[in-house]
Amino acid sequence: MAKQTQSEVTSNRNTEVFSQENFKLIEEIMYETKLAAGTHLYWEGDPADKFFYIKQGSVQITKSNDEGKQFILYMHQTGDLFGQLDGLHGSTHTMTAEITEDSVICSILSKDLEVLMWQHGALAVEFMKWMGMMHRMTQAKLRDLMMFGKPGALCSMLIRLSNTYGTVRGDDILITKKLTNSELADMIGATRESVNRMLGDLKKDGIIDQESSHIIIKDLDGLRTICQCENCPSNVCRI
Amino acid sequence: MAKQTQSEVTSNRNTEVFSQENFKLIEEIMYETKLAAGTHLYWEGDPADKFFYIKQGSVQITKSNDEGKQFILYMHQTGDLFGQLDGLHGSTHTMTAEITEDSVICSILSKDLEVLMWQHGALAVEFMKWMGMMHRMTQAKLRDLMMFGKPGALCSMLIRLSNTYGTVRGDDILITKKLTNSELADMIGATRESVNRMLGDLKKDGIIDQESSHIIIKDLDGLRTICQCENCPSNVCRI
DNA sequence: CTTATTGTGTGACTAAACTCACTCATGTTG
DNA sequence: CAACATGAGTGAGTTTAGTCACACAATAAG
Repeated sequence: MAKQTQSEVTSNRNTEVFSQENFKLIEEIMYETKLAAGTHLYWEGDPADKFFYIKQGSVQITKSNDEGKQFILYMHQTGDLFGQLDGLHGSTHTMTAEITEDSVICSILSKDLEVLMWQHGALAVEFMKWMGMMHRMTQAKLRDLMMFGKPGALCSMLIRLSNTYGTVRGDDILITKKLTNSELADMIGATRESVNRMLGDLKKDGIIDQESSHIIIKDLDGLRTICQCENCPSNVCRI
Repeated sequence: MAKQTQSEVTSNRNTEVFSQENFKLIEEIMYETKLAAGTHLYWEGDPADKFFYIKQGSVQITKSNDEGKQFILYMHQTGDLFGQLDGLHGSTHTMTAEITEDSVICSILSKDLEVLMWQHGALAVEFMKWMGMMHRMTQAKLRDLMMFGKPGALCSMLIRLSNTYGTVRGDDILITKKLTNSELADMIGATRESVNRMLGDLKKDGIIDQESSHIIIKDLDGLRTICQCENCPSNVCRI
């Protein structure tokens, strides 16, 4: 992980749950692949029999409906682990995983992982905690997207972005990830135009600012008020 | 489980994941409590260090915002297992668990469960599969609530209800659980009035019917069309 | 059997968010 | 440096869902 001159707000969610020894055990059963930006790791309907670890790069998990409207559920980045293990035979993916920048992705076969957990109780416990954390993140997102209207959804997403891609810059937080208004819209189930207008309002109120398609958070508490943020741990409050 | 003269659509999600032997192991570390309808199993902010098994009864997991609007995330019933294990020290509940009928609830301390998983690899694997299934259910719900408007959210909820509380009656499915329009509204983040009007529309189209506050599904495919249902397994598509 | 209480049904109005149509800015490519 | 593509910004109009205000039905309680 590259060291930054600015202090990092971000934290890697995996390293907080997995001990080094146990993560090494998982690394031993990984198969590495290189994938170019724009390709797909899996499509909706593909068998869901693997976990993935992003050694380098980023992956978006999306879902499209009949009218072509897209919803971005997760944006995974370097160091993230993701995948399904649900024990239903013939389980398939319900979403699509899109590589958004050239990446090195490691696959972990569920079967191999099961064997590992059989043998290493400590790993099983840690893996379970990680799964629990991921589930909690999804639940938190569901709450934020449902309960506080579109402005609340957007603010909660900005807080998540600051936890995932934020670097402190004086009193402000710079979101290092470039995002278009359309992408933000797809993350909260709104339209580009609505997001544009809402960002405008937030800028007018001095809550955020923008510098060449980077968002800068000037008043985190302002955002928190709008989405009734409860200050949940930053490894749960993520994209 | 009482045997019914009508064939059951419902399936218990736990028994499909846990083998009898392993479930017995879990039963050995359970502590039983009786709780009356209207009481609370836990409140938002309480430490989250237990799992729960409903031996008899039902429990709602809800969240309220500042304006008093309530959101019902899950409705658990007899035979269901639920709870959190996320490995964050001092982890607390973000939602409230409300007993909705006189119940017998068994607590499982996370600590005890961890020990058990340490010792029994097969149990650990099954538990993981169960957690994955629960997570998948939450993801499916998030998708349905976000992507297809309020009518879509309602239809997906009716399908979930039929998977959870449905009994086949001729060509129809009767939903055995009594639900008020307000409860349905709180499940999909809508208002009572909107739900009332949407149910009226569905009745007019012959998709559902109502008999003394019980909903009867007459045209499941009609519902499926509205929420672009993909026929996900009925142990994932639940309340 | 009367009276509360709780839930349903409905119309009129308001607010939130989406759609469409277009302009302007920025960045990329031959 | 044109020419094109992509994204931002904005107004006008429409659709969707929420709010408010009641009437009425069903159920429970005294």
